[in-house]
Amino acid sequence: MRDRPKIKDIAERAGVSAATVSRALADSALVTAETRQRVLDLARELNYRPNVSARNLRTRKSMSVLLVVRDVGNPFYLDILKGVEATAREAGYSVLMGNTENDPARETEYFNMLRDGHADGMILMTGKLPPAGGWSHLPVVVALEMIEGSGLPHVQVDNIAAARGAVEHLIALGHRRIAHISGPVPEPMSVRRREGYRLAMREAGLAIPDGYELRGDFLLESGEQCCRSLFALAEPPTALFVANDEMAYGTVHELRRMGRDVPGDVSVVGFDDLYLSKAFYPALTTVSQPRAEIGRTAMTLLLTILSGGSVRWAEPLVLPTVLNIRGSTAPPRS
Amino acid sequence: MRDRPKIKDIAERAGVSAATVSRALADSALVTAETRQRVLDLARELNYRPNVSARNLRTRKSMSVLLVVRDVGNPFYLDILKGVEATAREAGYSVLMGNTENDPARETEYFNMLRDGHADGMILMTGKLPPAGGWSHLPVVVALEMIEGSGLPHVQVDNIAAARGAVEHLIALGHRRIAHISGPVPEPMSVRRREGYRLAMREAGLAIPDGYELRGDFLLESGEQCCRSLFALAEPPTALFVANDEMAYGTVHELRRMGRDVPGDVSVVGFDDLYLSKAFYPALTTVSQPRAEIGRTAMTLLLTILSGGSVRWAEPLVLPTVLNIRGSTAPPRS
DNA sequence: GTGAAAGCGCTAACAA
DNA sequence: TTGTTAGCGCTTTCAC
Repeated sequence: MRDRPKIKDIAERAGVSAATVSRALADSALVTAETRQRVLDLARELNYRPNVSARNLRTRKSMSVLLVVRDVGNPFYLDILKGVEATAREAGYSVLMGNTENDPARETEYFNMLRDGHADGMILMTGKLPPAGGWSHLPVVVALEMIEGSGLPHVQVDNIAAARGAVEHLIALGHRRIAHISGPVPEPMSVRRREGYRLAMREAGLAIPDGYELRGDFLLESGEQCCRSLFALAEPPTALFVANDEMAYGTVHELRRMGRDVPGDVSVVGFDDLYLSKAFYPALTTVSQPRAEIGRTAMTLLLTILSGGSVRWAEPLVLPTVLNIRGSTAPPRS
Repeated sequence: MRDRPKIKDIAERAGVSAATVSRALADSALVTAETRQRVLDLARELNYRPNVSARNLRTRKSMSVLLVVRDVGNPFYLDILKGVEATAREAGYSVLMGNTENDPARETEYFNMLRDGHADGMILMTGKLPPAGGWSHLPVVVALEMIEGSGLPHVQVDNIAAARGAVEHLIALGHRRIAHISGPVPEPMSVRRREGYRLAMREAGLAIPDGYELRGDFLLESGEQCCRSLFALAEPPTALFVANDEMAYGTVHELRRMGRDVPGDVSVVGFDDLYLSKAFYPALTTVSQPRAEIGRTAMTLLLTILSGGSVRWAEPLVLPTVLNIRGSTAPPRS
C-alpha cells in the first residue's frame, strides 16, 4: 500500500491529465487509440492498480457481495459458496462471508453492512429478516430458504415435492411403517419436507403412528437420538425418511450400533446428497439439490438486480432435485 | 445507501463541527462527556452509520482480510474458515474468500488485491507464492502449508511427526506390509507426510517394497485408483497409511468393492479427521489437526502483524496433532 | 478528445 | 476541548 503509483503519476509521465488517464483505463470511447495505448503501457510499466477505496467512495459501490449463512462450518454450503464465488468473480465481484449462528444481532449487522457500503448486495441463506423492517427494497436474494411475505426474490427447490418423491420411493419398495426425522420445525424448509412426507403417506393410505414424526436439528447427534427413540417403540419403522444427510449418517451409525442392518433391517433416505454420501457405507439414497447451480443462479439474479435497478419477483425461482437411489434402501424383510 | 445521514448532518444538529462528531464517535478522550453523549444520541436517532469507503480511503485500511484456499469446495477448510471468521469478527474485520484452484493468475490476483487496498492482510493456504517476488514483506500469514524460504510467518502442524505416529500405530498392531498413498508430491505437505511414513518404516526395520508408495491427489477417486494398484500387486499390503481422509474413504470404498474387510483384511489410517470420519463405517482411524485453532492462531498472528507493524518469525508456529484410533485399524489376520 | 475543477465522506494535523 | 482546513485517489461533470 505504500508508494503505489496513482493516476496522477501516470498522467504526468504520459503528458495528459488525470481525467484522461481515468478514461483510458475505463476503456472510454472519448480517448484516441494512441493516447489510450500510451496510458495502458505506462500503467503496466508502473504496475499501476487503482485504489479500490477511492474508487468505491467515488462510485458508491464496493464491488463485493455478502454471502450470509447460519453456520460457515456446515459442509452443505460449500458447493453453493463455490457457485456464488465463481459467478461473482467472473463479474468482478468479491465475496464476503457472513456467519450468523442464528444470532439476531449478527443477522441485523449484516444488513447494516449493506447500508454501510461494505457490500453492494447480499445472498441470504438464513431464512430470517431482521425485526426492524424496511429491508425489502435492498438488493437481497434469498437462497435455499423461504422468507414468506418478504417480497424478496427467492432461489430454491421444491422441498415438498422432493420429500414426497423420497417417501414414495420407500413406499414403492414395499415399506409401510415409515418414520420421519424432521429438521427444526417450524422453520419453513423443515415444515415443507415434513409436508412432503405426510402427503406421500396419505396418498398411499398409510397411517403415521404416534412417535413416528420426530424433530431433529439437522446435526449428526440428533439423528442418533431420534433413531434411539424410534427403535424404542413397540412397533418400530422399517424405513426412515431423514430431513438431511447429516442426521441420516447419525441414524445409520446408531442402527449399526444397535445391531440392525441397513438396508437389510431398515432403509434410510436422506436429503442433500453431501459430497461424501456416495462414499458412505452403505452409500446413501438421498435427494440431491443442485447446490452449485443454486449459488450461480442466486448470484446471477443479484447481478441483475445490481445492474438493472430493483426487480420484483412474484414467483420464487425453483430448481430441480433428483432422488439418488443408492445402497441404503431396499425392500423390507418379508 | 441513498439519503444516508453523514457526519455533517449530525454536526449541524448537534451544533458542533464534523471533526468533533468524528472524535465523539471514535471515543476520543478529546471530547467532553456531554458533547459525546449528544452526538451519540443523535447518531442513534438518525440511524447513522459511517460510510466505510470514505473511512477506508482516509485511513488507508479496509478492515478486511483475505482467506485464500486452493478450493473453496473442500470441506477440510471449513473449520479453519470458522476459526478465522470468529477471530476476525471479534477484531472488527471481515473475511473475503479467495479461491485459486491452483491457477497462478488467480494466485497473483489475490496478492494484487492486497496492494489495491481490497484487504489489509491475507491468510494463505495454497502453499504457493506468485512468481514475481517481493511479496515477503506483505502482511501475509501462511497456514497449513509450508512455503520454504519465504520468510513469512507460518502456522502449521508437524506433518512428519504426525505421519510417523500414524504408521507407528500400524506397526504396533503387528503390521509389516504397510503401503502409503501420498498427496501430490513434491508439494511440501505431501513430501512431509511421506517422510514420516518412511521414517517409521525404517526405524522398525521394515522394507518398502516396489509399488508400495503411490501418489494421489487428495481426492476420493485417486484413493480408489491407488487402492486398485496396490491390490493388484503379488504381495499386497495388510495396512494403508493414506495422506488424507478423503482418499482414505476412497480406499475403504474400493476395498469393500473388492470384497476385503476393513479392518479384518486391511487396516486403513487417514489424515485430517474430517467431521464425518467418526460416522464413517468403519469409523476411521486418523490424524486430527486442530483446524479451528489453526484458523484462530493464523488470524491472531495476522492481527498482530497488522497492528504492530512487520514481524519476522524464524520458526513456524507448530500446533499439536492427535491420532484418533477408531475402527478402521486392527491387528493383521494372523 | 482533452483538461480543469469539484467532490464522494471521512479523519487528522494544526490552530485556537 | 473544539473548529478549520486539507486531502486520501478516484470519477465525472462542464467547459473548451
